[in-house]
Amino acid sequence: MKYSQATDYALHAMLYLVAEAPNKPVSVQLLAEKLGVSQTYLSKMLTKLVKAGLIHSVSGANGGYKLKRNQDDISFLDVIQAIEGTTSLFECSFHHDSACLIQQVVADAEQQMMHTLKSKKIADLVAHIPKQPHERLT
Amino acid sequence: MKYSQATDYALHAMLYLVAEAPNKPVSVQLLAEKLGVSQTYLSKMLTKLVKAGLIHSVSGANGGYKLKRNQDDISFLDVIQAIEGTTSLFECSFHHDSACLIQQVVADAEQQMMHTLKSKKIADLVAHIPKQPHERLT
DNA sequence: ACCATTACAGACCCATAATATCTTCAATAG
DNA sequence: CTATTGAAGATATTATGGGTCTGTAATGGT
Repeated sequence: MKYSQATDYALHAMLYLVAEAPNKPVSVQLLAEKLGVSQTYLSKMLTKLVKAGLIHSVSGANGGYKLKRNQDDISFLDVIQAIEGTTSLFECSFHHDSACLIQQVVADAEQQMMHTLKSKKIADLVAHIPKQPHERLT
Repeated sequence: MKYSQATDYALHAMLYLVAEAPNKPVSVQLLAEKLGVSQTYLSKMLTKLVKAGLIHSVSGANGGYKLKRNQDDISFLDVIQAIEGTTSLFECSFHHDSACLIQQVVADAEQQMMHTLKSKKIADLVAHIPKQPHERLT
């Protein structure tokens, strides 16, 4: 049970966008190059981030991806849920007459993790990064 | 990203063992019947629980599975890790020169969930269950 | 008006893991 | 000795993840 690698890509791509925060959009090609992954696959993740409303896409020449205005409010949870979905970690498959106690316990624990991931913003990491070489961001 | 159904089976099986806590071992057949799942598949989960040291098996006629002496100290985390393994939820696949900041954040959040799951014992649920019909335990 | 660039959508492929069954073997109570 | 029961391994089936390829639509530059 692990988060998919796609989430890894998405988080790092978002960190790049937040850290570099250029006005002009960043193309998939450039992002894929910086991260060292394939363009086509990364583009799927970015499309998911667009649909989740975290970033904004510009088609056509000189197009690419930009952050939305909420900039500093994008949390880890936002990105993770955009890729992994929002279904809960554990779902009881048995037929109970009342709610499953086991599920309640696990769901409660998951809630705590989600709370942490929600309070932690991508932008929080930027401060810790020396503003020079791009390689450190990948 | 979800816990496997196998974890669901294992947790419910453990709850049954803890709640009914009989001195004589419980056979896979009975457990599978109570849970409404196949014997053969459930038996694999039970074997994992044995290897994790949570329960004890008795071969031969009138055999089955018993709890180990630690009875009340079996946590949700114990069971989940016995089935899912102990690899961490998130592992950065990129090449950083120093530790990945993203990974640190997610790992920290995961730790909080694990802490909750570790403090919560299977036996904690038993008190809430009326001591009569077995069906409520499934 | 045309063309190069770019995001987007869908079909498709492959490897791995999850779910589940069957068969065989080993242990053991009676 | 025999019926019962857990352990282990082989196999089959499906789902999911990871990834490519192709075509389409949008758009800026010339």
